[in-house]
Amino acid sequence: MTASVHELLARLGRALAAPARIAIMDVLAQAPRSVEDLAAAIGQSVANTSQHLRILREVRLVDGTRDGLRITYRLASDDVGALLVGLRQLGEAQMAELRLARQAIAAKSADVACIDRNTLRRLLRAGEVLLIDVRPAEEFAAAHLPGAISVPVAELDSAIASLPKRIEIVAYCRGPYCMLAVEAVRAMKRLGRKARRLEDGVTEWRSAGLPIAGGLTVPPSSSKHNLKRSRSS
Amino acid sequence: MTASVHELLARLGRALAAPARIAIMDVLAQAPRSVEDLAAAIGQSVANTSQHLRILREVRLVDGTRDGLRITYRLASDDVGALLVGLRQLGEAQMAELRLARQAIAAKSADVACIDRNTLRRLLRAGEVLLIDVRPAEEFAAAHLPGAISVPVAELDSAIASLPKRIEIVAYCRGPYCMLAVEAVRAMKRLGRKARRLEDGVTEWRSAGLPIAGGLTVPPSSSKHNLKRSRSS
DNA sequence: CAAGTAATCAATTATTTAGTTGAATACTTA
DNA sequence: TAAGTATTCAACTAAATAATTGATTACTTG
Repeated sequence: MTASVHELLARLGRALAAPARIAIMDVLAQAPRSVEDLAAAIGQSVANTSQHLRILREVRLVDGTRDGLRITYRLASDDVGALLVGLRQLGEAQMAELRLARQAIAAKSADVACIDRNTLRRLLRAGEVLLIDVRPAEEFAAAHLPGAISVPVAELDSAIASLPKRIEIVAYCRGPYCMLAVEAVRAMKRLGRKARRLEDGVTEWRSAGLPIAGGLTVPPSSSKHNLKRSRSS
Repeated sequence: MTASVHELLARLGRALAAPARIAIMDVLAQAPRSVEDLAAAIGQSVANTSQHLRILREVRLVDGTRDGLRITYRLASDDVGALLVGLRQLGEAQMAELRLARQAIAAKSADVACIDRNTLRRLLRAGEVLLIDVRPAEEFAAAHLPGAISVPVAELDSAIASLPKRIEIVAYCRGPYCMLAVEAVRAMKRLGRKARRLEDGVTEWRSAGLPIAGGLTVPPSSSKHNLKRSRSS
């Protein structure tokens, strides 16, 4: 009776059961990618990455649309990003090992001041800070916090001169496990700027229900571009 | 670097990857249980159920405390119930098969009117309905909606006479996949009562942030009753 | 239509996992 | 302390899974 429901939910769970697939979704949470890009990002072969993507597609956590020569994969909906955030939060609440991993990261960036979502929103409204997105430009293009400007860490040194000098800068990156914003803040402080980092990334921001800018939303399933007709297993 | 984080999250995912474990958590979401009870509930051997519980305990989705002769298992926190609700919602949003399963259930109870959380809250405040919990008494004892009285379906026929006649009755059970409330409403309508069912159960209610009654909360980890000292894998 | 490229599939191996059965633990209570 | 019971562990089998390699498909573009 409800056995089939448990079976289906377990299939969803199984899709979350491999580190490689979590890594893939983590990358896709920032921006859509081709198989080749994903394979490089997670350090696996293209064939293997393709297999993992098949599993993620089967439970519709991930969606792919052909786009010129390549197929572009993305998370199937914002709810998937929210699930990942929720899973990570639950893990941090329950699993001691994950809490340790988090603390280890926190310790490594103890010298960098950190602010939360609500504080940032207040400061932004008051015009008291400048918000910069230090992820690669393509991830900024896919989605970013409203009011942010794109200053990839790689270009920070050359771009910093053109940023206003008086105002404090807040940098953000992919999320609490990403060190890009920490690096950026350190670099800016070295250059005599006042800077802090946001503790969250775009995914956490979105899953908290706050608005997001950018990212021309591709129609969820423009059937003529679909990968292939559905297959009855 | 973050590889270990993905590894840990995947371990959480793996815990969700077996139908038997989803079933166990579904049962525990209603009330704490012994291994024997769980084994009977999910139709598996005690030894096998014990293995699944070990896996769930390792990632701290489930917690066990000794209680007289038996060990009583429960979900490790309310967040775990919320994760299950979230997983089911995501599944219904994304997986066509799960949506079909849901619709099949909806079709089977099409004759029974259904109300949502907010409507119920309004009607309760206005004193216009009587809310009954038709799950077994032990599940009511573990946790129930505020203002509900316990009328297990098994005892509905004998108990109905003592319920006020004029007022409409709202029945609820374990959740959207449970048929107890549907049965109860049918029985009541047969007896000439005005009755509807709530579409949610206690878990959905709680994960929506609404208050819950009952259920003497056992201290999360009263160390002297802990199962055993933690084992370093 | 032919050539070229991105992605998938097929076949394989080593590893992991669910479930069974029977024995061993850990605790309670007399 | 001894007996009894709930739970776990150990050993095993059958099935499922991740990753590799090499071949194939599906599409674009000249």
